Amino acid sequence: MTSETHVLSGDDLLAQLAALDNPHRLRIVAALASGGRNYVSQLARDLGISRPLLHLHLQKLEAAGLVSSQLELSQDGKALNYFAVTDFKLELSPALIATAAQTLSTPE
Amino acid sequence: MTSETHVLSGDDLLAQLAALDNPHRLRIVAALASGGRNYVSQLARDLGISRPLLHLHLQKLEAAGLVSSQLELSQDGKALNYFAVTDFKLELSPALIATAAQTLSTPE
DNA sequence: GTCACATGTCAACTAATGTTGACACATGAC
DNA sequence: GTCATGTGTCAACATTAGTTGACATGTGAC
Repeated sequence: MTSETHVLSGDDLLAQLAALDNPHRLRIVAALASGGRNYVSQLARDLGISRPLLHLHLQKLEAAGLVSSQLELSQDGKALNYFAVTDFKLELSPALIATAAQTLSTPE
Repeated sequence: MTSETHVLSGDDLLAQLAALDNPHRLRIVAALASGGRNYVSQLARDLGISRPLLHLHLQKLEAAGLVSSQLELSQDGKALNYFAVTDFKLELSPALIATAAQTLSTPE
């Protein structure tokens, strides 16, 4: 195995920040962290938001690697898409940002 | 002295995330972290963005407590507004978010 | 006075994001 | 078959954020 620490690119950092910069998405992460894994419709009911909206937010969180999904079949045959939070750990400091900003791909 | 650690509110966390969720603002923090304090017009030239735009971004960063400003007079009498980065340190994890999300003030 | 530099602010436009409601599809229970 | 549950997607609208250019202010040097 490699002992190499994954170096966060500026774009990845930005994607993670963008994913967390939203009260709904903070609550989604919080709900999954506290209550454990859950499937979309149930989570929408728990949080009191519409399913399409939750779906889009989960999509953004998953694209940033902060949550993961797994499609399963319930005993009565329904397809349930379970989401769980990744145990990410992001150390945000001026030094880290200075490093990550060097690999930002924003032309102008 | 108190050994109390400052507890981050959900709204403060969200403000800091919102402040960093932008390529320009990441570059601003990076420039101040690497090159030290700087005043608005010079920083705008260094980064290649317009001064009004930089002003708005600095405003948002300062509101989140990530940078601080200090108005000074140059030797030839010009008023220079110097900005410096705060040495913030934000440990972003599911557990922290679960805690902070409890104090989010977003009604609906 | 004019010029060059610094500061900030404002309205107006563009671009990105969030949100909703309706749609289509599949399954088991009745 | 119908109903209730689950899945996803899409166009359309509402809201927010980003960006620009012009404006007003101040100073010292010439």
